[in-house]
Amino acid sequence: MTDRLDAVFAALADPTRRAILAMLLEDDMAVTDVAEPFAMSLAAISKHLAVLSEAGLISRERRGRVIWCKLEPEAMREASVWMRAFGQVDPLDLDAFERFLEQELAEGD
Amino acid sequence: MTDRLDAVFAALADPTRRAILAMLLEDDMAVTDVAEPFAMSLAAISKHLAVLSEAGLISRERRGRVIWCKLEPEAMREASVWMRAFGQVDPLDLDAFERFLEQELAEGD
DNA sequence: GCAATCGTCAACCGCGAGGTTGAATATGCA
DNA sequence: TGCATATTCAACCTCGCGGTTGACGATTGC
Repeated sequence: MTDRLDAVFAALADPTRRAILAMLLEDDMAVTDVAEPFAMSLAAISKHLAVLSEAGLISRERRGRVIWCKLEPEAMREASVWMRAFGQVDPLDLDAFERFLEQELAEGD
Repeated sequence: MTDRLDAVFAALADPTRRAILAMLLEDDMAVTDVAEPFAMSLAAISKHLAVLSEAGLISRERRGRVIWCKLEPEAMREASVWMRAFGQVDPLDLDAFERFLEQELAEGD
């Protein structure tokens, strides 16, 4: 259980990986398309996707030549519950959050 | 903003640091007392506390010879809000969470 | 003033994370 | 069959993390 929290928090600690998750929030994507906005090699993105996958945050499914990446938001639940024990989370402000996500995307490289 | 998320998630990725936070959830503690249950040097704990402090998750205040560590739960808010965008967080199950925390404490070394 | 206590600093070590490049693998298409 | 496309693998490099130990600085109490 501790291991799983380790993996999830460690995966979320990298801004590239958070940006990838935000992209996948909108739609499933092929690896090549995930990599496109980033200023790094495809192999590097492939490794990031492996980290996310091992943390359970995404799944990958091959369809023909293409591997489709899909968000698995359930994996965040345990970590989110853990954090909420600290109790001071204000009610969700959706507008603030959307600005947030956009900035994540913009800064994602 | 990205930097702050980096720092918070990275700080939370270490089980020793999560155990420290859980201890501080109950009460403020001196550095020496924080270190006591762990099988590592005081210097190592001191570094962990510095990481938590730089992430804003705790504050440290010197009173005499003793430095008191205090949880700053507000720092988790940004990260928690980020996670909640992924939407699948079930309603908080407090019993499950308490079992969770106890296990964190038990496994903390 | 001096010794003891509390905590950090500095130097070091080993290891894994995050990146690169180039070759290998899997699949689709002509 | 053979070439192009999609993705991973393998080897390598660098850097920072998490730990150690020993010296140092701050504070208290005798």
